[in-house]
Amino acid sequence: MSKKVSIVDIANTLNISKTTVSFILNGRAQEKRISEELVERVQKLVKEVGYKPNSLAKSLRTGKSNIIGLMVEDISNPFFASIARLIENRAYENGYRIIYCSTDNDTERTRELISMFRDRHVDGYIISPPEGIEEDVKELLGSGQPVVMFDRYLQDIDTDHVIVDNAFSMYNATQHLVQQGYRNIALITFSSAQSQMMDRVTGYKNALKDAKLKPLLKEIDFNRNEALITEPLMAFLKKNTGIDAILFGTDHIGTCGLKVIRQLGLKVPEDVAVVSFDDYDVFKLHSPPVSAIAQPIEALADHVISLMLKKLDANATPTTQKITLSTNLNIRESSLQHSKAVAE
Amino acid sequence: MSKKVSIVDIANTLNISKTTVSFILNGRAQEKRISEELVERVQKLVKEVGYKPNSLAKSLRTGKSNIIGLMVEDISNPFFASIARLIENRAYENGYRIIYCSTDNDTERTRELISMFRDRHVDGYIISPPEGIEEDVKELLGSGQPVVMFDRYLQDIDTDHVIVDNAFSMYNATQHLVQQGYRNIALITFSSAQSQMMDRVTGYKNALKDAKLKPLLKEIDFNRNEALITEPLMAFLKKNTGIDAILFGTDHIGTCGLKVIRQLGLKVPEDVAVVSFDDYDVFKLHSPPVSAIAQPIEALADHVISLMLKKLDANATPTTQKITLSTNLNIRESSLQHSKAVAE
DNA sequence: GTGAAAGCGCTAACAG
DNA sequence: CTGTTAGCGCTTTCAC
Repeated sequence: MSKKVSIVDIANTLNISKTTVSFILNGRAQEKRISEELVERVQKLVKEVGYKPNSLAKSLRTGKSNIIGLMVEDISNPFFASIARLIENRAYENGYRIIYCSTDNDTERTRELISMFRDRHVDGYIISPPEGIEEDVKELLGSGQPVVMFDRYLQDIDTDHVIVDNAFSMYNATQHLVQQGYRNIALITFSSAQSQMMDRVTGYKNALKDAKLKPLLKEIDFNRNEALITEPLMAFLKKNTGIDAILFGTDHIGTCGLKVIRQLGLKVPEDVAVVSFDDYDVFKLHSPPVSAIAQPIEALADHVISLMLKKLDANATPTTQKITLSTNLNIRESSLQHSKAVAE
Repeated sequence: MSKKVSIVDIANTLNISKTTVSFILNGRAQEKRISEELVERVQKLVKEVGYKPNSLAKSLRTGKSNIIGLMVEDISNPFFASIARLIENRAYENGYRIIYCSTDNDTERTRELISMFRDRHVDGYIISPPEGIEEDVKELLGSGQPVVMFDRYLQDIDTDHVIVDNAFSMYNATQHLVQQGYRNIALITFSSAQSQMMDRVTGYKNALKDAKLKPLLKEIDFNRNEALITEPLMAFLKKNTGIDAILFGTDHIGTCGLKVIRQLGLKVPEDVAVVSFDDYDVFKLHSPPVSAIAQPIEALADHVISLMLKKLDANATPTTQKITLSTNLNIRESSLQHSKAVAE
């Protein structure tokens, strides 16, 4: 109805060839030594009729789309939502658009999504990969597609990635609890073979080993249904009454944990101290405020998109970079030793 | 490298024409009376070489993409993130993919995004529209594009939309505060000419008028930078010390509000009662738990995607539906009158 | 029953 | 400096 103007139309109206128009529109007028005057006439008409090149046809021809596919684990998770947002903005500023999707940590679905992105000729893939997706990523890499992973990485694959120092972060947080005098420190997290989770568990175990304390690890299956998280959590806490401090492996499980703690009527930190991975409003606003390991969200997003833009830049020398950022342990009342507790 | 197989390749390998292959692949073999045997040979080969039609070329030809564009105000906002997630899943189940983007309530950006979606030949548009986008939406509608709005709608445009009963919800929440004995009830919200905001303000004002109380409205400019929200908020609360109850217009402003209240050392609900629009973990976990107007997120998402699918179905009779859902006022301690306060 | 050929809108050799 | 032409990979009319 309105979107009918094509490059041919404007060429015809001006009685020139569409090639010329194409050159002008793609800024190659100088190079092709097209007369200033013609250039202006074309640009004027383009404005007038509101001509917009059909990017689908363009992509079909060039193989480029200026679109980057972003696959997060779950867009409704604050950590991923914030990162996605920042990446989207940075990409936008650089002339790229972002398409996001949630993988749900589902390998099959991720596979389909990758295939959809591929069909759509996205120029690059930013992925927080689920387990079991190695082969597909290898194939992507094999056909020269730019791939950047974040939050976690795949062991056997040599790709760019940006992650945080999960092991050290968790070591540090655990040590903090030890220093505050806690002795029965549990780690509650999602059962997962993903690198970030494994590293967090490792950090926790090492810290306890160094302190000559016994680890108490509870792994819960990931599920979108909150009740299926809170129930086992509740059972665990009821059973292990000796626990005096809990580390939560992610923001989501931390949130669920706080709900359970509240239901059980436990006092924080008097009955049980709490530290969670990831930091967000829920923890800051909680009473008492909850100590949390804050990931550097802005820096993460920045590095991810910079890496991608670099890979997308044909002139840049192809290298693969692995970036590890450090986190920040925000200590709040929830993990202070009771006797030393102070108002924030 | 691996994605090189085209319909021509498979036609050549089998020494038949690409037309035939196309027919078979699109399930028109019967109709075209192509021999069973040929059909099978083609399908076998397709499997073997892992041929996947290039959907870009397909879209270019057919104008269909099986992709729905979803534009939310801000994906990092829990309300929009949850809805996006639900819509994505429902679409996925129905063979559609979702591309999301954040508009940031920026008209110019939204315009670009719409244009990108259009270029990409998305089949439908789901939009939480910013102000000033009327013309663009009209144009979309004019060229027969399916559009469904949610969360708010544009006054002068007749499109399908699904919203909640903002005016009544806010009326109801205000009335609740009145009944609890509060007399100086402020509404703090984003300054916006969007329908949902205007309706919320209307509901608030009407309730106070009915109760013969004076409204106290504070509108804050929307900004992604949190400090630019908390500062004016802080100033407002410091100045108007008579306030005994506050309604917050959205989850985001509610969260900021709680931070400010905490900074000021005000007790909830003793010093000031609180009710917020939107309900999520921050409010549930807050001490005391914060009363909130919960939007029916699942139902919203369901209706939005159903409406869209119906519009996408060529056989369905074109109608425009306006759906208004009701909210749920979850009363918690933050808005109980001090003297009556009870543990939840 | 099957194939040739014309495009969808665009880019880029290659000629002039 | 500008135009001709050949595709990108697919669908679809129209002939055979």
